[in-house]
Amino acid sequence: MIALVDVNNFYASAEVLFEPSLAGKPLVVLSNNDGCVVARSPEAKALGINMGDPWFQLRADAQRWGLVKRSSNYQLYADLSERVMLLLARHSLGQEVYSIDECFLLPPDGTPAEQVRWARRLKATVARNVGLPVSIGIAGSKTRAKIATEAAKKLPATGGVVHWDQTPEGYWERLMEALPVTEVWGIAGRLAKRLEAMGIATVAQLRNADPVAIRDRFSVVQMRTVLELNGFPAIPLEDEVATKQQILVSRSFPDRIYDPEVVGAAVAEFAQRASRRLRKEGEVAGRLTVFATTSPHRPGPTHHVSAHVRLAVPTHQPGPLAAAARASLVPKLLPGMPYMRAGILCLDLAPEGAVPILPGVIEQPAPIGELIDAVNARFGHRTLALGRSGTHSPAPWATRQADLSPRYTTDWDELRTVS
DNA sequence: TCTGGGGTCCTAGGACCC
DNA sequence: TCTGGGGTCCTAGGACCC
Repeated sequence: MIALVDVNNFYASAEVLFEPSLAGKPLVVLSNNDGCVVARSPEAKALGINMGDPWFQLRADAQRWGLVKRSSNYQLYADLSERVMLLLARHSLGQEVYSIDECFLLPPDGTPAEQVRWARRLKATVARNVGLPVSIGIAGSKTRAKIATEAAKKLPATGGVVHWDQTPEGYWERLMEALPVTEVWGIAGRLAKRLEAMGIATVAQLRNADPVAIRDRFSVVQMRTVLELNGFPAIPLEDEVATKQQILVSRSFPDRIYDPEVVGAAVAEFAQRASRRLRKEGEVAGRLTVFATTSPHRPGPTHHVSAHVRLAVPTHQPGPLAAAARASLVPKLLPGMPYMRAGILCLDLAPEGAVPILPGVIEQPAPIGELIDAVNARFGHRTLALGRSGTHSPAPWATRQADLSPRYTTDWDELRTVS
């Protein structure tokens, strides 16, 4: 059996945890630049607010609704996530952390009733030790566990825990006949459209489909989904933490940037962030893709530029990464175009030291990444940065976060105080 | 005026090999 | 009219996830 644990409305719950007066109010957490909704409290969901709704469309009604917004506070969420995940790992036989707010667990062997008791204890422990509400679904496959967790979330009578093998006779049959196929993990709009053309519109119809026919028409991924819906585990628990295959740092700008040199400075800074993440993973990048793009939402000419660079020496040092990113992108940009987003993608990652370098052929970059990090850790973020990326203050690409909550758990200066 | 960021996996097709 | 068979590696693009 596999259990799925999911934090309810994670970002919204995290905000409420340190600001209890928000409890019971409609609350949304917004994406970078306060652009659109990425998390909603139950009260906000009840107002009909959807994931991805742009804030500027909600603003007019916000006051009338008493709707509260918060900018996303990833430092806080990442720290709380780590606490939840560590706690869950300690109380299970295996764990796969699937996202910031979800993980699959291997429950202890036992009857369904025993596993339900285990799950209820787990839920209570997270509530007591971290303070966040979770829902838990247990089933014979990951895809079924996903469905069970949704049921646990939507039906208060379950107390937030649902076991596939401990429900009334015919329960899943009725549910799967009622649910549209897009409720299945791994089936979204495009696939749903093609499935519908084959007469498959509900979860039950997909479950009844011939797995091989599905593989031939789609791919093995969708075949696995069919098997999983039938209770055969086809997607194993990934117990080991996989090393990353790519590292992406990209941002939308709060206002359009028309000057190629400024876009270049932005990607140089993104390269420094990428350098930090690479070093944290103990990896070097052998290839970069650097890109910038205009807004897809507004009419007028658009420009999507990308440059691909193969590095002579795979590295994780900020200097060569930033230099390569800037040099490859800036000449391709058109002065006067309204660029709204840029980024750097690091590819061909390999463990540091795994790629032999011919001695004397190319000089190794100075290991200044660690030095920059140490200075910034001691004297504050962006005290020290490379070249041009450091000369804009505040940087024109810095994200807008009008309603950012304090970093309650990761900064000594922002601890919650009690009077 | 205003619309996120960071990932994964799979397949098709081209280039190349013997 | 007719034009081998089998394989690898790489990249681009499509689909999905939260």
